[in-house]
Amino acid sequence: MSLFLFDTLRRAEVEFVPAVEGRVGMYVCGPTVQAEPHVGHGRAAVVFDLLRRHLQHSGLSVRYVQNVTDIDDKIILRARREGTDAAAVATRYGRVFERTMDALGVLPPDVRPLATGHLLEMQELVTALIAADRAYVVDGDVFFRVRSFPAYGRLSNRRVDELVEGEDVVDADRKEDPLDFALWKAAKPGEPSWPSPWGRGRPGWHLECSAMSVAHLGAGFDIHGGGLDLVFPHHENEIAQHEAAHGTTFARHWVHNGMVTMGEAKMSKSVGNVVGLGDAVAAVGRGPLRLWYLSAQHRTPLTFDDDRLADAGTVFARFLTFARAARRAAGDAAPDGATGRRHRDAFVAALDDDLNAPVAVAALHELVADGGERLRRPDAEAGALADLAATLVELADDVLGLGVADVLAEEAALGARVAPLVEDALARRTEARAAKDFATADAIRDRLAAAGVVVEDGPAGAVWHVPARPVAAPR
RNA sequence: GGCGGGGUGGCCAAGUGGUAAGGCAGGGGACUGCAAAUCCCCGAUCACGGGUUCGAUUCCCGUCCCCGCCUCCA
Repeated sequence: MSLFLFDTLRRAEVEFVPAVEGRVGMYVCGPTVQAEPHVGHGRAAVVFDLLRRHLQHSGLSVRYVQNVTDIDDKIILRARREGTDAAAVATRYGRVFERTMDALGVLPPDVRPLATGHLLEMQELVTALIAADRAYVVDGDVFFRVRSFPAYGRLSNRRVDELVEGEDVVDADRKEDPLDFALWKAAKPGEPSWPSPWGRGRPGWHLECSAMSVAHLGAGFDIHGGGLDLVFPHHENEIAQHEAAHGTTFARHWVHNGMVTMGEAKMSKSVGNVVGLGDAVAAVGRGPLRLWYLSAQHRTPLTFDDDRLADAGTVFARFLTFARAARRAAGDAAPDGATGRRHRDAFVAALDDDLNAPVAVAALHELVADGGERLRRPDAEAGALADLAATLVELADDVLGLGVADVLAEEAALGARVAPLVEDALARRTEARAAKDFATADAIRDRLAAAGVVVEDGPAGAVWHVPARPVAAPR
């Protein structure tokens, strides 16, 4: 394969070559488990799931690490409000996150490290930074000395001297410089804390990712991913923490996804315009929701609205309809192994070009159009149709994660349960049609429709299926 | 103010120095008893103004507008 990916650090599309041939280590910033995930979180999940699936589909072995921030200010705050403790809050929302990711069809990470499970690694990193004079201790707090690290600002293209210092700098009185950030926070009364060389306390947020990514992937791992809003200061700080301590490259390739907007503004909890990810999956389904996520290139903003979701639902229905029809027409013929090839090539080429999902989806549309044209020909070759159906399902499911095969299987199961009744009704309808008694024929079809059975007449007689769910969101 | 992204047919969205993929919606037609599915046909000169060029939507300059980051955030 020759995948070209935009690298935030180099600000250019560059060929992705793993450090170790055939193996890829990727780390993606995960959730702070303090509330239910929203649609914005789903985008990052789907973008990096797509990258992972594409790499795997290309024959690479991927080790995917996604952390869970299970201790931080917001978690503590929430626990306090609910009269429980931080660990309980983190556990609860951690499970919600996992369940929601499953529903979205996101492959689980190989390792899901917890911040609270890596305090020693984090403390080692802080110790190294203090030893290198890149960090200093103030009454149990430890701060990173930003101006001591010349490369600071390289990722986000910012010059340290031009960083605007906000009005309300946290701990301004204790820092040497307002730009410095906390590596370790001294315990405050009533807060969870852990012992450390600097007294009881807890880790600063940026610290965990530097420590856990390297702990599980090794320094200089291949791909570091996250939302564009994490570039500064989070990822900038991650780099500073690792490179100032060790002098070695932290991550080789930085990939960032664009934000989800509600039209007027970014979807974000602090703005208060969030839609729950679990609700969205339940409302439109995994396939349509993922197609919506994939309807724009991964770095551009994406608008969440009903019309676009409905469009995505229509696209998903089109893929389903073709796969269903092509499988039926192909019978048990074996795929010819050739007909789908040019569509697969176009699809793969699109993803190799900086994960161009809209073009990859367009390749699937070309495949369906090709198949639709064959389908209406009486002499269509079964092997060709079988190949197109198999190719579509493979690409849509293995790479895009849409779940076409699952939906078709669900339909088949539903259909099997009512098959005797439906076949019986259709036999009567066929008789009625033969007798030109269309009133009766239509009444039978209407009754089946009311029961959720879709009947379609064709040259070879009627075919039917039971849709697993409404095929498109209402407009 | 600094940094970054963007303005392409009714809507969404790719893309390229040589006159613009794909989808949705819409219109017309084929097929059908009707419907569904499918197929065929129909629409943009690419925010605006300059410049470079044989030629620019694609390169450069300027203008307008939108969005993100600069504090927690996928």
